[in-house]
Amino acid sequence: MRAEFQKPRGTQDILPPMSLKMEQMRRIALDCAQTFGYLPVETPVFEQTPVFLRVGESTDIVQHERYSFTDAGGVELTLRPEGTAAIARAYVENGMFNQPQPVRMCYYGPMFRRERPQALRYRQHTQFGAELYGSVYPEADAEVILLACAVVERAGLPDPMIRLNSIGCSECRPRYREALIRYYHEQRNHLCRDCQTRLNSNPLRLLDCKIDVAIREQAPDIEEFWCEDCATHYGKLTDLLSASGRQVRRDPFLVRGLDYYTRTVFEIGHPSMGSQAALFGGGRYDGLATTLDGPESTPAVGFGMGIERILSAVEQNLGIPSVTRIYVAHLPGFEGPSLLLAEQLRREGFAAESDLMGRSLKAQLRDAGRRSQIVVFVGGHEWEMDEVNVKSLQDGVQMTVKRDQLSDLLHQQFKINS
RNA sequence: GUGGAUGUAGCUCAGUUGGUUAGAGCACCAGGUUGUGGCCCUGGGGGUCGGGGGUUCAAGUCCCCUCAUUCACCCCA
Repeated sequence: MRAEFQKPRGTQDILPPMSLKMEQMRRIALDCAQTFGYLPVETPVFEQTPVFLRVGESTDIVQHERYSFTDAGGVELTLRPEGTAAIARAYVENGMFNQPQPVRMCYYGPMFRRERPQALRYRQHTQFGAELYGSVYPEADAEVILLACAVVERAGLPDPMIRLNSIGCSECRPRYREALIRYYHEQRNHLCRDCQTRLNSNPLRLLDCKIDVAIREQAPDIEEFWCEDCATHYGKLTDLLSASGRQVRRDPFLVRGLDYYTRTVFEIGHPSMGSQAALFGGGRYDGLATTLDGPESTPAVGFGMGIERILSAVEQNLGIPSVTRIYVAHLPGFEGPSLLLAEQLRREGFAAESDLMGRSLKAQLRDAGRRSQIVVFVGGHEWEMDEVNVKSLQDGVQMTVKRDQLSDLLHQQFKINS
């Protein structure tokens, strides 16, 4: 293992069969989204840096974890750390607020954050997400969350668990924030070092701390501070989700790391992963598009889901579509005809390949055994009579057919769908 | 950014108190006679022991640095 060139830290080469599972996961997510009417949108993998700065000044992922560079023209650019800001920018820039609302979109692609790598935490990771623009109603939140659950289920994790909270709106959150600061201020001598700084920088995150759990138990609950609209919104949302048969639980300590959220925040987890483990999450961000010079009121809800993470939870039971592969083996001197027969089969829609390594027939069979299910033999006296032998590697059954009946035989005898 | 662990063939790992040409299993390749796999047998290729420096007559084995991986924080997907 003396690779002179190695991949950048925190990145990964995704090889088969993992690459196939990734591909399958992508299909599941995108298909599922489309059944909900969420159509794929692709944005650049990099944006002008201010797009991200504007959206999350106090979040770590834009503060310390940016992959930024200045291009030859002096423009400040940043590799996207998440999808929501870019979609918001695209929504505004393309005047999508003039389309019939709501606008349902989804995205899938690589995201970049310069953090310390760890299992299931990479500097480049893949994220799938959905965004719903234009609706302020709790039904919108519900739809997005149901989509999130549907994707998880379709991927093979039954009964996802929804953890839900509302962090209020511009009217009620400041009041809560004050109360929270007041409470924690009294306790400040008992707080861990991180929490002492959080007290000033991002008080809501105090609730997230895993050390000072005892202190937060006594902390004021935002529920008591919700304004009427927020309370109604949250109430309707929980009712809808419960009525849909989903497992929902309020988590008063759930606040999420990005600071553009308003009202609804949620995380999807799974009972099998322990109560803490969240697979991914999302929420509502009614002010986001406006921040990027969008119209005054542009409500939005969405979620982002890390593909590598969800895949690790689902990998074993994720089936990948199987194809019956045909191996065209050749007798000595028939390499050419063998390649051409494979090509003919492919044109007829089969998955076929031939030997490119100059192997002996015996070696070809061995090779076929690990990559194919069917072998077609090219050469010998059969070939002179326009015939080929076809052998199933599963049961060893072999038969001879006229070449022009090969594809019929493959279809009928061997039940291969091309 | 902080703290801990690890790094020997493609993979999983052995390598005694530092001592001659660094091993195994799996995988890969070729044979076991003349046109057919999966088992078995035989043989083969493949490692500057992550990289660099140091100690020593001598280092895969000790020390330092570095890179990478991994775990726990931070944060998050």
